[in-house]
Parts: sequence; structure tokens; C-alpha cells
Amino acid sequence: MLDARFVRENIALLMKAMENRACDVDLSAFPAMEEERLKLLKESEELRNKRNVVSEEIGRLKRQKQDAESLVSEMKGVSDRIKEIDETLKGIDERTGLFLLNIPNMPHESVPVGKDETENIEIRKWGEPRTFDFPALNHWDIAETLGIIDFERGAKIAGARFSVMKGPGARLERALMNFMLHLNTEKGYTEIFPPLLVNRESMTGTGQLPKFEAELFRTVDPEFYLIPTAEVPVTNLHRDEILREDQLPIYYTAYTPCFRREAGSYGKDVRGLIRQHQFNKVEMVKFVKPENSYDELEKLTANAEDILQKLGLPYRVIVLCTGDMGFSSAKTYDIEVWLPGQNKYREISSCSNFEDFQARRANIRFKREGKKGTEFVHTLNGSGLAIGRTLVAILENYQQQDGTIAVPEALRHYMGMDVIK
RNA sequence: GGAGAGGUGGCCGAGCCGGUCGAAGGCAGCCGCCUGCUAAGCGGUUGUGGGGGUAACACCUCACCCAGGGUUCGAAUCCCUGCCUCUCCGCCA
Repeated sequence: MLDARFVRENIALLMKAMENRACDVDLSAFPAMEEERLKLLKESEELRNKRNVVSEEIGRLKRQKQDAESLVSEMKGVSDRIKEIDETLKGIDERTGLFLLNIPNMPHESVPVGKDETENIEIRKWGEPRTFDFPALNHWDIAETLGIIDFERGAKIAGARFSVMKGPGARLERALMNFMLHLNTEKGYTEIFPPLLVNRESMTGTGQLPKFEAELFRTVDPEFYLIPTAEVPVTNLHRDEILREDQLPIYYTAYTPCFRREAGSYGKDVRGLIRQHQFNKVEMVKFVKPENSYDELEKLTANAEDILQKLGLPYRVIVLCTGDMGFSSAKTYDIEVWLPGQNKYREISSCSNFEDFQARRANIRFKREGKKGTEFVHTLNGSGLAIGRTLVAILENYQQQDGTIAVPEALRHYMGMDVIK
């Protein structure tokens, strides 16, 4: 969320930013709405002030057993008027609030302007895509042959976009989770295992709601939302808190299952493990001081890259252009891993700086030593990494002619085997 | 699931037969005094958000005693709803 004051004072700047984002929110009505809101607010407050003063006077008169009837009836009118104004004000507040909640974040100045994913820019590449002297298979073919992923039964017991991991497949999933958590915690991230169902406030805090309701799974009675990423519960850990300066930066890492409706993605990645309603992910989340957040973004991205390097998986890093960035982000790097089965790079991590966008929504502040007042922290997060897609990358990159999979060196300890066969 | 108790400032804890309560007292923190140093002691001070105001402070004002409604001239205090915590019983991994 952006600051109401900022919006009304920088309307032109903002309209340009929204255009770059290919976002169609119409900001033109906002200044007039704000003017009206502030006018009513002032009137309401003045009346309240009057009521406070006179009510005190009434109390004094009554204690002295004097007549206060005329004042009482006058204040009755004042209270009615306040109620009336507040009613109107409440309507405007709701509209303003909803309006602000639906405006995406402002892109950072370093973000390339572009309309969609075709205008993202490659920043760097690591590793050479391996060449095979046999036809490289898709991970679903590899996995089904090895009997380590069962898509059919996944569909039977749950539905499309669900799958069952089995034997070494299940073990590989677990190995990756442990490997990533170990690596991240060694780098100073504190491990968190949060609730997987959260309330509406948490979803609003990180920006999923109110705009993206259709992408979330929800329980009915009582109402909870299933997390689409650990970003939600972990960032909301400090919702409505004021942190001390010396607590920052805070680094968290969390393994969680993630649940996504994938509404509107019909026909996309229908086969295999790439796009599932339920998948596992290890996430990294940071709370930092504003002046450090872009350095922290670079470090965060490097941490995610390190995992791929240790696994020996070729990848590239791209910076998303203004038109392709997520709603809450000010700047995002995507890391794409090489998939021989598809002969292309596919997203495996997304690292973003949200600046104070989420912090303002979730009311996460900090207090500087010796300074008055509070400031919003900056929040960041990145996958480190999406486990399902990492597993896909391993199957496809480490496949061997005989259909077996060489286990990457770094995982052997966790797998207790060198080859999946 | 049944029966009770409760949610007050950074923490503990009064107030809760409505007005003098942004809220006693204690602790912690900060500033100063005292002191050879530390401790003790003394005095002062310390919340958040909005609006206005200032070059910046100061300052003025509104709101906030879990949340949302209601009663009232006036609510931390009374009423209703929700959420959360705790105790006992039952059930369960």
C-alpha cells in the first residue's frame, strides 16, 4: 500500500508509474476524494472538541447541582451531527482504503520499463547447459519410468495438478528441503515453521488480498486462507509491531507447502510437476532498514543462486521489467533454471524488494536509536528454492542414458544414495 | 464439545456503583543532582496514529484502555457481537 498523503501529493508521478506497470487503475478521482475526506475530518474533529469541552462543563454543573439542561440538549444536536458526518466519512474512508489497497507498488528507478515478460532483461548466466548424447527426456517421463512420481493417483485422490511422490522421489523432496534449510540457516537465516492457514489480515498485509482472492484456496467454516507462499505467514510474523533498530536486519527461512488455485492457467504446464496446486518451497524473508534494502536484495538473490550452484544446475538471472512485476514488488529478480527436457530456462526463484509497501499494509515499523517517531521497515523475500521445480531440474539435468538419475554431490549425504534407479 | 475466568501503556498492575483517566502505583528506560567508583538516594522525564502548525523544533487538536457496534450531553468504565488467552470436564493426534 502506498501512503495516502504520498498519493495525493504525487499524483502525476504515480500515474506515470501505473502506466509503466500496464496497470489500469484510474487515479484521477483520488485528489477530490481526499479533499472531501479531509474537510469532513476537520469538521468532525472540531465538533468533537466542542463536545469534549462542554461535556466537562456539564459534569461540573451537575456536581454543583446546577441546571445543565440547555447544554445537554445542545450537545445532543452536536452528537447527532457528528454521527452524521462520521457516517459519510466512514463511506469515504472505506472507498479510499480499498482504492489504496488496490494500487500496486511503485517500481524502483533501476527497473527497466517494459510491457510484458518479453522485455525482461537477462543480467547474468551461470553454468553451461549440458549436452546429451541421447535424447533428453521430460521429467514426467523420467519420473514415471522410475516410478518415483505418480501423477495418475494424485489426480485420483485429489484432482488435476496434484501428484504423489514415492520412494526415492519422496526422499529427494525431503533431501532438498533439508539441504536448503541447512544452507540458509548457515547463512544466518532463522528457521521458521509457520501456520499454513492464515487469516484475512495476513493475506492483506502481504498484498494477496483484496485483489487476488481468486488465486487462493480458502476454508469455509471457520474461514482461513491456505498460504500460497511462506512469505505470507513469515512476513506477518511482525505485523503490528515496532521493532528496535538493533533487531534489524532480521533474516528468516521457512519450509512450507504452498497452495495455489492457478486460476486462469488452464492449458499451461498441464503435464508434470511445474505447475501444481500444492508444492513445497523453502523461502527466505528479510526485514531491513530502508537504506540497506537494495544491498539486501542483491545478497538475497546471491543466496538463492548459491543453492543452484551447489547443486550444479545451470541458471540465469533476469530483472523483471515494470510490466511483468508482481503487485507488491518494487524490484524483482527471477532466477531461471535450465531444463533440458523443455530446452529452456524456467523460473525457480523470485527475489523481490517490496520496500515499505508490505510494511505499510502490515504496519511493521522500527524505531531508530535516539530518534523520535517510527519508520516502516523494508521487507524482502525470495524462494530458496521452489522444491518441486528443483526436483524437476535435477531429474532433467542429471538423467543418464540408462534412465537412472545421478544424485548431485551435495545431496548424496541427504539421500543416502548416489543414483536413483 | 460443555462449564467458568479474563483481555488496560515496554512489562507488572490499579481503576470497572459513567465525568476531575492517556489513565494511580511499581519495574524498566532516559536526563540531571548527589557520590572517590559502583550501588542506594533525590528531582524530572518517557506511547502510537491522524489533522493543523513550524525553516526545523515547539505547540494546538482528534482518536486509541483486544476488535466492531450500541446506550449516553459524556464510556477504559454500562449493553451486544466477534476474536484471543487461561482453568476445569469430555474427546482426540
